[in-house]
Amino acid sequence: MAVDEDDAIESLERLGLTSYEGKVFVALHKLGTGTARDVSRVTDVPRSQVYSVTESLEDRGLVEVQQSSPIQYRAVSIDEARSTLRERFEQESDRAFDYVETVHEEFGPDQEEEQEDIWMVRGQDRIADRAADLIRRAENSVLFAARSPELVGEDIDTALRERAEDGLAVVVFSEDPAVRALYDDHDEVRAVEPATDHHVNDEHTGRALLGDDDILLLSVLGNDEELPGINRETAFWSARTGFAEVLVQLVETTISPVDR
Amino acid sequence: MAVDEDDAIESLERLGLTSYEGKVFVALHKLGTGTARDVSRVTDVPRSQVYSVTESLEDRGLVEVQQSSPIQYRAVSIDEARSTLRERFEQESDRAFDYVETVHEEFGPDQEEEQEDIWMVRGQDRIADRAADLIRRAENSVLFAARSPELVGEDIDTALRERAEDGLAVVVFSEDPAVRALYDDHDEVRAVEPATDHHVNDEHTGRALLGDDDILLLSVLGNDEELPGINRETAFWSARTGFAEVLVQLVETTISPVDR
DNA sequence: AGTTTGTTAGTAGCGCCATAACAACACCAC
DNA sequence: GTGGTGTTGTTATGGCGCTACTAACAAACT
Repeated sequence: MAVDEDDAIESLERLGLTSYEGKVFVALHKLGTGTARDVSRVTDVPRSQVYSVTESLEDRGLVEVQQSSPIQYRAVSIDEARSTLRERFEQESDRAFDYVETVHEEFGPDQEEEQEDIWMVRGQDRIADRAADLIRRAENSVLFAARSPELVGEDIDTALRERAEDGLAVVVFSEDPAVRALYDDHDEVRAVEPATDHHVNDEHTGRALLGDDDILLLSVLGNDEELPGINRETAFWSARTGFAEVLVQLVETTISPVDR
Repeated sequence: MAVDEDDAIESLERLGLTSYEGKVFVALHKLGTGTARDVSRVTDVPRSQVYSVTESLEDRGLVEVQQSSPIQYRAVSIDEARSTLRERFEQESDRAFDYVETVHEEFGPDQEEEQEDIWMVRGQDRIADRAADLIRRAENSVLFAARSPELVGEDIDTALRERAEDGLAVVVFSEDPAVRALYDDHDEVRAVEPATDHHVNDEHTGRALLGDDDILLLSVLGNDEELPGINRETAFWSARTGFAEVLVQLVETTISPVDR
């Protein structure tokens, strides 16, 4: 079984339920229908607690209560539970982010639009997010290099194709033919093999992104010191800064000395 | 302003952040960029706590950290934050519900497919969910009555149209012309005005749903005792039970004595 | 009588909020 | 330089609230 019960309950907890709520919800799905006693037999939730727990599950729309004696409980269908939770999630997201949008950078008018900053991003997913964001912020050209196809990913891929169709010069750079093959189908995205005598940088470079003349992101795959098994990717990026301009030029001339 | 800051932060808390995390996240959006001190000046979060809070926000992918002295923080864009949270949510949902699906009713094979049960549902949204679900479970006919258009709602509306197009006999019943008007555009859904000498039941009936000969849902709008301002809707339903059969017949003969 | 049900009280533990203290460092006047 | 002043990043320590868990009890049912 891919997911075991404890994992499932932990996930339910991360979705905002308490441990008891998760256990009772799962138990009611096992049972289909049951009384407080039934539930407490199948779980390690004390019977006396079942009443209040189901009550709060009812408030969340995950359980229905039958006012009989003894009280009968049933869990709503999985689809219904899921969509109820999703709806709640989106609702809370709206409330939170709508407000955040209104206050976006209401302080700090003293600092200019972009100051000299270099930012670190850790983790493969975060880095992909950031890269896709930067690709969309480019106005003229994008050059993206990746060691392997896993380091392209869906988000980045879509962003690259979008920009190419917007008329930007989009180039994908890789020694790995599998990466280049991703864009065999696309006319606007040029997939290029680097000159053999110039390795893209060190051997631990993961991905590199250049945009316009002043957008840059670069990641490395470090064998994490504490977790030797796991390859943790770390990146830094900078945009519209002096740093970025310099670094972009540096990388450009290294990577394709004749190209520009 | 539709949403004020406290509301937004409460929403963030319901999305799984702590109070401090919510405050810091919002503050960083106000600031654009800032140090621990900057953040603590704009919020009531102690400076010494900002370090650990931002760290956990970084783990969630909501904040980026610049390793300089002093350390600089910035919040990721709203879209990015939102999609990161959404992804996490869907991931947890998958883990949780995938498991629940595997254990669905693994006990209780003794009880038959449907036993004699009547279920209570409280709250307008839940009732709409349940009604839509029941509409989709009908195989021959659906009759839905609502006091006002708000009590139809999107979910139910879609379900009704779906079933009508599946070839079921779908009838919408209401004294309110606005409700009937909803289906002026639809040939398969018949919108009918009840005979004037038969009120749909008491004056506090909210919606009624009949499906086949043995599916029934009925809601009332009770002026809640503790919250006089608010109209709390409560429903009960039953499906494929003797109760349902009897009640359906009862309602049918009351509502449209000549129709069948 | 004996069991089950629904309700309430109460304790223990943990995570989060909040405050304080401290070494390391930067800045500045002299 | 030297010493003073302030800031930064880190760590320790209570308090408080929520959750987990136990216990007890009146009412209803067998």
